[in-house]
Amino acid sequence: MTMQAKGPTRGRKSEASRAQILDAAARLLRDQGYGAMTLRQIAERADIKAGSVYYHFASKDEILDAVLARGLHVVIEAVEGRLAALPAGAGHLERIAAAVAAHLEALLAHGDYTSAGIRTFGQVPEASRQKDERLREEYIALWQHLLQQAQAAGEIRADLDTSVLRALLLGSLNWTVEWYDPARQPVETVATQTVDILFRGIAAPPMDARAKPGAR
Amino acid sequence: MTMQAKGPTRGRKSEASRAQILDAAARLLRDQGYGAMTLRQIAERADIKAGSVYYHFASKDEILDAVLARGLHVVIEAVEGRLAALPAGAGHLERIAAAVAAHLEALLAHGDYTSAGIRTFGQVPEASRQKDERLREEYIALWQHLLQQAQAAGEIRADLDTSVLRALLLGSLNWTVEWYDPARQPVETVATQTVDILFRGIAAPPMDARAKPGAR
DNA sequence: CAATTTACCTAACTAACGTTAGATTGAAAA
DNA sequence: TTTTCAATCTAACGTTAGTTAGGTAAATTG
Repeated sequence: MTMQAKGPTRGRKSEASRAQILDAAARLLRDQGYGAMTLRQIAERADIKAGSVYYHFASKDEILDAVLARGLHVVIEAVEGRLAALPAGAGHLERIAAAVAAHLEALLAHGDYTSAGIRTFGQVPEASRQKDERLREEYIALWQHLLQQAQAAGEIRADLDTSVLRALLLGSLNWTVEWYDPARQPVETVATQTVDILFRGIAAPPMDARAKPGAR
Repeated sequence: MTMQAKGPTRGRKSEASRAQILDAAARLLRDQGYGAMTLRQIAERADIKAGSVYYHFASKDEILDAVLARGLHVVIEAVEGRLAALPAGAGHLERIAAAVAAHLEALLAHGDYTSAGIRTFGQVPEASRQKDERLREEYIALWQHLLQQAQAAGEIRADLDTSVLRALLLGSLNWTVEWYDPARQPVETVATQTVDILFRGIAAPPMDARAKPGAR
């Protein structure tokens, strides 16, 4: 009577299997897409038989939903956490730089889940897509505010359309899952260069501005 | 005897059906991914029966290859054509701007084919992926040269890693297929803004630089 | 120890897949 | 008119998909 009624008692073994199933599904989803990912493949990688998957999940779609939700959550929490940890007096550009770094780091650290979501969003059944649409919209709104406030404060140029800017920026960030190779450079380097290009642009400064060094 | 031996005579009807099959396949590939795209769906949209598809293509993979190749070709040819049409004395930044615009315009004008390739590259069978890998590599090399020469000429900053820059740039361009809405703004506007942000960055110029107007 | 429950397996079902062989149609060629 | 052939259909083949029902070993509970 000490234990409350909260459904079947799931032990540590179950959690481990569940994790293995999700890991396998995330990888397969990333590499093959939703339609080509089979429960038998998932089961094989999780070291169980296909039928046993249904002890942990009610359907293939439920596995999909879990993978997508985790890929989204991990990035959102990283960015929100990083922003919250910033000193109160942080400038707007500083906040944007922190958000870029956090987004990139979370994205590439949990590559299978995040890139599964990025690649297959748009190819997934309507029902699954709508499930975390609100979360996704909130995340987009977060970036939108970040940019708008920076613009209102005069820290980014007034002539930019922040909607287009946000889309371009998030695009270049999300696309890193397609080319980033941890053996070539640490994530931090990519983040630093991205912010640098984003803030200052790629064009070399004109001659007369180049003479005075160390403006920073 | 007036006709040479060159296999079965394919008429206009056949070409029309072939085009319908490819259009349907491109859209389905984009929306569902390779594994979920079925020949019966393709056939239905092309207004024929599933078995008849095999009169035009030997296999599902062959359809896939045709869609992917077309998506790639259309972009490459647009960019190379635009660059070739540039006056001989065009500056490096001017060349980059032209390439960005051409890439974006081709990408978004042939949305189904290009975004099918972008979304499903990496989820497609090895054999199909390798088929136009050389073309893809050549296209990447084109951009790499474009950026490197601009850097060598001193038109883009010397402290940038052109490999990372190229990846980030192509990422933000390719991602436009996920968010671009022709009802909101013309492609040219997006291209212009992308180039503007790319060259000058988003940060507002410092106060002392803002006084002198019309530096261009 | 007996009873229960967890976590899995086995074996099967139906549905749908890519693919194929053999008719069938309609228009052009002879 | 007869022949021919491009273009399609019909009907099926073997395979594999997601899913389910019923069984089982091991651990937990009483």
